[in-house]
Amino acid sequence: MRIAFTDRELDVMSVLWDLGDATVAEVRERLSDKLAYTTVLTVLRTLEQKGYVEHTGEGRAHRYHPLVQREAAGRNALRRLVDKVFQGSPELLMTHLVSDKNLSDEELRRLRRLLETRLKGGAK
Amino acid sequence: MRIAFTDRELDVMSVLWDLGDATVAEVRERLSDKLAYTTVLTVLRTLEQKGYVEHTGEGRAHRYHPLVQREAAGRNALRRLVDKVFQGSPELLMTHLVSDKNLSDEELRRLRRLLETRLKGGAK
DNA sequence: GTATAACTACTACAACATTAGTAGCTGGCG
DNA sequence: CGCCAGCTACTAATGTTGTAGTAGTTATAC
Repeated sequence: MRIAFTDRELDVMSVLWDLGDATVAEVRERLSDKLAYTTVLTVLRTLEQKGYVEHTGEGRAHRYHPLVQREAAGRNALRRLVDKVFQGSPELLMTHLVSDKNLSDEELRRLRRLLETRLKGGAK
Repeated sequence: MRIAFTDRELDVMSVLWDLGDATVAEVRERLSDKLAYTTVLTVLRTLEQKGYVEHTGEGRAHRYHPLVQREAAGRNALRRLVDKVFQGSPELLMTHLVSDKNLSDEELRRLRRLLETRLKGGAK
């Protein structure tokens, strides 16, 4: 299944992922751009139409639940990125990530630890 | 500057990055979807309009040159991905990447070496 | 019970993306 | 010289995204 969000859809999904689930008002309030109530609703409806979220009734309102997990979306986006931009080489991507000035030594050390675990702990 | 390609634009840029530069026909021939000649031309023209490529004359044809480097595009896309999907944590992204079954031990080791270099060699 | 604030349904519309057709130019082959 | 293949310019139809207004419903506060 192809998972692909537009920019705005991603903003909304991100809130949903953070909160677990949310009403229109809750999503709206957490978006950095101040959008009209109806705009947020519309985005949620298109997301629902595409099968990325579903809603349950909650009193008069609807509560939206993500159907696609952050992890799945991430994996997907990452794959596309690696394919198209990094010539199919995850390594190349990682190189960029690692050479990013914004990464602290502390973070780098944690990453190394991560790699160690993966290398020792047998692939899964 | 905001660098963002649509799906199709990225397909085309990817060819341009691979070849260094290319004519419409060359791009067309290398795309996995078989598109009309004029379609490819149109995409290249919009890319030009957005300032991502430029063209020089070559006989009767145009030769298109990327103005945005693969690296810049990658950095940009990566940043967006990290922000929106991986909650601003490059580490989280890396975790996913590292736990990807497709990475061989050999690749993992190379990554570790990369990290070492970065940790030792002082940040830059 | 009725007013009201919050909420959904429906509609709209401009901008952009995607694909491609048609017309018209041009350089080289015969 | 004249034709043709290949190329660009212009045009266009169709779909998607992004934003929001209006109308109508309903829970609840009084």
